[in-house]
Amino acid sequence: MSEKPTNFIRTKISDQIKQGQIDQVVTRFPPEPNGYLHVGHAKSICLNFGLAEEFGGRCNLRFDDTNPEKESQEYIDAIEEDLRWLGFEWSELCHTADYFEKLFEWALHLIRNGDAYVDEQSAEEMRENRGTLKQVGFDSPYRDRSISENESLFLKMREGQMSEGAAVLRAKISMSAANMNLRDPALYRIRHTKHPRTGDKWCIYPTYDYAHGQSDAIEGVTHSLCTLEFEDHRPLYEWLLKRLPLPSRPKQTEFSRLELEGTVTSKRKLNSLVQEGYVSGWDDPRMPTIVGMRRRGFSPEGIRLFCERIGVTRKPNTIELQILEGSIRDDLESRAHKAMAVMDPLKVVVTNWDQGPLSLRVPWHPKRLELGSRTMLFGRELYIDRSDFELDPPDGFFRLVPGGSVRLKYGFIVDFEDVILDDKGSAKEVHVRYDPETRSGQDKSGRKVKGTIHWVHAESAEEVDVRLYDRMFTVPDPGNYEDPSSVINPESLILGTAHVEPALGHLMPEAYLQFERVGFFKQDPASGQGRLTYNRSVTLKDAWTKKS
RNA sequence: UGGGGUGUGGCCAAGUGGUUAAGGCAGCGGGUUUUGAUCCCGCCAUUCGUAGGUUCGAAUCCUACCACCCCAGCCA
Repeated sequence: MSEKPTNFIRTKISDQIKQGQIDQVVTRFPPEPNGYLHVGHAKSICLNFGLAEEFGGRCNLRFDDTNPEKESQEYIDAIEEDLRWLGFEWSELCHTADYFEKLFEWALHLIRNGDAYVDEQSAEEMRENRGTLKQVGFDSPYRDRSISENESLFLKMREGQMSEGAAVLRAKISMSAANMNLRDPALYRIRHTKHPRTGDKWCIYPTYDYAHGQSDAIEGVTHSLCTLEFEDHRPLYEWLLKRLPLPSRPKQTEFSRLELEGTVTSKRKLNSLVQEGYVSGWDDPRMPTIVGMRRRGFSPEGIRLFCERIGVTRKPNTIELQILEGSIRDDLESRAHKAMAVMDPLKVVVTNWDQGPLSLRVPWHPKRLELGSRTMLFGRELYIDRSDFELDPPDGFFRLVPGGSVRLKYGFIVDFEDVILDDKGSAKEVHVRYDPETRSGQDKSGRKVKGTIHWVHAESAEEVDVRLYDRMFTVPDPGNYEDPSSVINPESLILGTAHVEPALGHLMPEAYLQFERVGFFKQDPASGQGRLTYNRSVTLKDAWTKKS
């Protein structure tokens, strides 16, 4: 419908193209494979891939695998899977590790030009000598070693002749720079650790700061997009680019990261929720991970719509959860098959129904007939939702009430006849009479009723498990809590059952569903062969309960 | 006077000197509706962090101030 919202990066690129400054756009999505992708990554993914696509360029997937201690193949596989599921295809699949040889040569280049040195201070000494935000640091005693000494020491580092922590290669910039990143940042550290991709080949690994810009240059990245916390690293990024014989000159541009109300996106905190068993795993439907949202029943298109709606700026922002939920609803509204499910059954006996069950042909989506149709049975005993009957209705309630009538959607109008109460005085069974003139699609009665409710045929309905998900935390800013598990919403998952129409079994297990008047649902992929489980993705908007 | 950023309605966000400050989400009012959903229509910032200044004219330029965010890993 509406055209895509613009943002400062898009505007800048189209200006650059107009002025002939660039002829191709190359971006990259550079996750570190040390955790699962989450909604914050989705923003970056949509930006990077979206820009490349819009301007006819390329976007690589690059695993920023410079730290073997935290990375693993499990995450690499999961990230690729998530990206494909979101609907993106990378131009090239890259690994920073594939550039290790080149990066090493360039480190030698820096050394030979007097731009880097091997420091043998301990980590603690380095920290002490770095100074503070307001005080300059002190030069390392090793700072002025000769080039040849640096070179042979660095070679020793690579050859495994030095132990972890014994030395580090540092850029020789300035220990009195106001920007802390310029106080002789570490370029290489020693790690006698096996790397998921290069195995035992290396025992020195480049830092992010050293590897990133050079990797961008190797890939011909034109626009290196990252979040605002890297802004202070840009001078270092450029310092390196300027001193090395690189094939291209990428430009870093920062944007603000996604802050989502009621959501934690710190990998560390998400990991601890998983490790401590507060959720069932990275794919728990309450998790803001891609796998979690996927299992919850969010669609890739819905997530992308969300990313489009939130925009891209450099401002601090906190996105309301409704924007995510609204995006998911808006996408699912037309995508989902619509079916009947009764969450809390109340038996209804149609006392004047003397025949066997009647088959009704019902479309899966009233506005999208191409989705086909299914059969629903109407008969003497039905279930409706308990919340759709009130003995003592509040004003404005227009479902079933004593003395009243409602339409059973796609079936008939029924008129209240009697109610049987249990010993606590609540309804146990409602008796109604159906009006044969009011069959859906061939109603000649001219009758109008205020309410239409959903229902299922009691005998043929299938009982399934449902998981009703709600926001995971009780506070809007769980990320500000050191231990977010202390503010988990005890009602973030409510287990229940439902009676669903048997035709659901004819749909693909991965079909998006709407249980009419209840919410959007999706079959849980771990549903057993016995009872099926449906996860509630998101509720429907509900003007009625909001009012009352 | 460490350095770097950011401030436009409840939440996002266009706008970069020239009529009444786009749009989305939320909200409110109304219409349609066999989902109290969807859909449709309407309303919703005399004002752009604050205070001054420049100008015929400022959210856009200048000055000062205020608030908030990021930075002291051999993490990314």
